Amino acid sequence: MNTNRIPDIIIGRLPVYLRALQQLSEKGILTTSSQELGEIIGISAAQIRKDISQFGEFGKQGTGYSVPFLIERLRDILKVDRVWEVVIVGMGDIGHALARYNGFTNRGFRISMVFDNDPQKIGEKVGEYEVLDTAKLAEKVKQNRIKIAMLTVPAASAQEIADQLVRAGIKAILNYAPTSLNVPGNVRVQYIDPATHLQRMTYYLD
Amino acid sequence: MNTNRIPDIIIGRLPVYLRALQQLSEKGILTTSSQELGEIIGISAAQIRKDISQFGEFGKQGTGYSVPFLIERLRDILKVDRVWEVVIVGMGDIGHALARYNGFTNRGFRISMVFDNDPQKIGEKVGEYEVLDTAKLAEKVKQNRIKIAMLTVPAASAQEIADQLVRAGIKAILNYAPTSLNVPGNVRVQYIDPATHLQRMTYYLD
DNA sequence: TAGATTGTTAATCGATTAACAATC
DNA sequence: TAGATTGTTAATCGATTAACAATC
Repeated sequence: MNTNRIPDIIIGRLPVYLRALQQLSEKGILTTSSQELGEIIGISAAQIRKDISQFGEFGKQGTGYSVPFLIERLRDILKVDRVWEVVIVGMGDIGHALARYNGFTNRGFRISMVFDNDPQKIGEKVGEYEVLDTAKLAEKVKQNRIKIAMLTVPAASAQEIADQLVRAGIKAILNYAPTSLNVPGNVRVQYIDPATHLQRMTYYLD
Repeated sequence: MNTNRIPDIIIGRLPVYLRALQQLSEKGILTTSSQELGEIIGISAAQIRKDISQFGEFGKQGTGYSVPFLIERLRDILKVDRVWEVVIVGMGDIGHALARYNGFTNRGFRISMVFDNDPQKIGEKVGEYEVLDTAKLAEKVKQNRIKIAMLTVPAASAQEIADQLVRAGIKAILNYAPTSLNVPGNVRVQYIDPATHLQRMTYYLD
């Protein structure tokens, strides 16, 4: 086992491994191998073994990995063996879709509160949530010690809201606004921008 | 200028450069430098210069890059100097949000058709689109020579629909279903799964 | 001109792959 | 046991950074 600092690129693959393992588990499969996992995910078996071995010896020669055990280990490593409260800021179509999305269950997250600054929307119900005023964002985030936010506001206000979130103690932002955010080094950001993702593929088309 | 095969990791950064440049352009800024761009995006100036120089000498010593010119070059390189027709398969909340999203305009994409297999939804209007029957998916995609699809169906049916799309000639899939897809080597896939993106950040939280 | 910034080289750093002994 | 598959090493491959001559 290697106990050094783990490269972020490896951390980035672990959730994909976990997702594949949970799908195997749902099918009742109890054992898998780096080769099988690699075929499902589309990466090499050697890489999977190398990645996993950064954290311990979780497999058995000859038989491979126990699916439930490896799930347990990955959930622990990724700290999703608990439930993180998440806020959504921006109740447009995307925020709306996220608030009603049931894909967070069993993956370590729960939507805690949702915000918008549109007086028309404040007080309305979206899924099981009442839309709160963005003016109360910082207060509520601090009060509830929330660490994770999904940002679904227009690009023009994304940085300003991000600043507020950071000041309120948020440490991880999933940014759906099509703009880069400037945050301190101890805050993580992940970007989801469909147009950017699509533009990454058109290069390869004729 | 280097005319060798360009690494995918560089291609992946170009849309981010393009987005930042377009934001500068909207502010009326006509010139920028690798340093300024790097500060906006959060990567090193050296990397930006190196990436851009793969495609030609687009800057000027002493003054930097012309914003409109670099935008033009990147749009050309990424093949988003045209408009790609895109289909959406799956008219749940996410498909719905994408169908009404106006962020594709000026970025090289236009939603062409939207599909669902739910008889309740077929024929309904979502934004400006009438929901078509997924049974007609292959036919319509072939007929219109569409190359790009956004997949917003449940994980359980994603692979099956992806197979249909590939057989119908789709070459790029933006997959919102929380599952890995198996596609031939000449088909590109990008993954958007909020839970996976969030799990990539929790590792770093306390 | 003087200052600024590119494009590029070489050095460094990091990631992936292939191979195989260990062992279940 | 024989077959399968891990964990790990060493080699290869690729990406990033630092530095600077060229030049606008």
